[in-house]
Amino acid sequence: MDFQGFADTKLALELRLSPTPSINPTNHTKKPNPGSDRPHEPSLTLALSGDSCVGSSLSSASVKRERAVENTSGEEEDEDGGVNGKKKLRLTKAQSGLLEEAFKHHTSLNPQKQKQELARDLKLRPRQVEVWFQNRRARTKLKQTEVDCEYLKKCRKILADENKRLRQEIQELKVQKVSQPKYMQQQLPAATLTMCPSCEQIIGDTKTPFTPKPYFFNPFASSSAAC
DNA sequence: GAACATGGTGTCATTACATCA
DNA sequence: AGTGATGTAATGACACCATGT
Repeated sequence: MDFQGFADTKLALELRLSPTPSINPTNHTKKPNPGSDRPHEPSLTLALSGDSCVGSSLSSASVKRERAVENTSGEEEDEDGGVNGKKKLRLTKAQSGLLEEAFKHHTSLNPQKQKQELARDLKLRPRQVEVWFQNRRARTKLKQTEVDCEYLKKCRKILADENKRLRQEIQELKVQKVSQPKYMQQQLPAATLTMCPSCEQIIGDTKTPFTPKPYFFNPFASSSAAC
């Protein structure tokens, strides 16, 4: 697995996981989530009418209007069910394929024109195309979240292993130190030797003791370049 | 230029239906 | 045939932005 591409991803995920109050399942009111509405999420990350549809949108008022119009004039949509029933049409393979293709090129239908054209080509209502894109974006995001989750799990494991290894190393060094002859211990006071954690060089100057820089272990860095 | 209304588009949570094991 | 799980189309609420008045 290539972890290189996760740099942005990880950051974004961390931001998401930050303790912002996210979901209130009981309260349907929207939480203040500034910026979440805009497409700022890194692709890491891992949103969807005829004459009546011209100018359609998800704005409550306009959507209601749109639906009202559809209900009064949209009988032709019900090739498989009741007029106002919740009959859900299943998109054909061809329709889905075409939508997928469009989605590859742009995940949003920026101008109305695109939506209208797609709807015409697919013999769907623009609203349906719009909804499809919304759901598709949601699916993409969900998938990406799963990927991020896996990545973080791997990170966690690697860090745990590294932590274990370092603890072991410390233990060994302690044992070594105890087993050293007394005269050697006196000759080389431990305080005078410091190892740079980045370059692993011994610094033996007692007057200017090595002050370690904050050191963060990067499990995926090929080599540490801190020094 | 500020305030407001309106329209368009997005996300999010949820519902409801279709399909499959 | 009945059923639970899963996938997904559709809905509703709300936020933000652009534009017109």
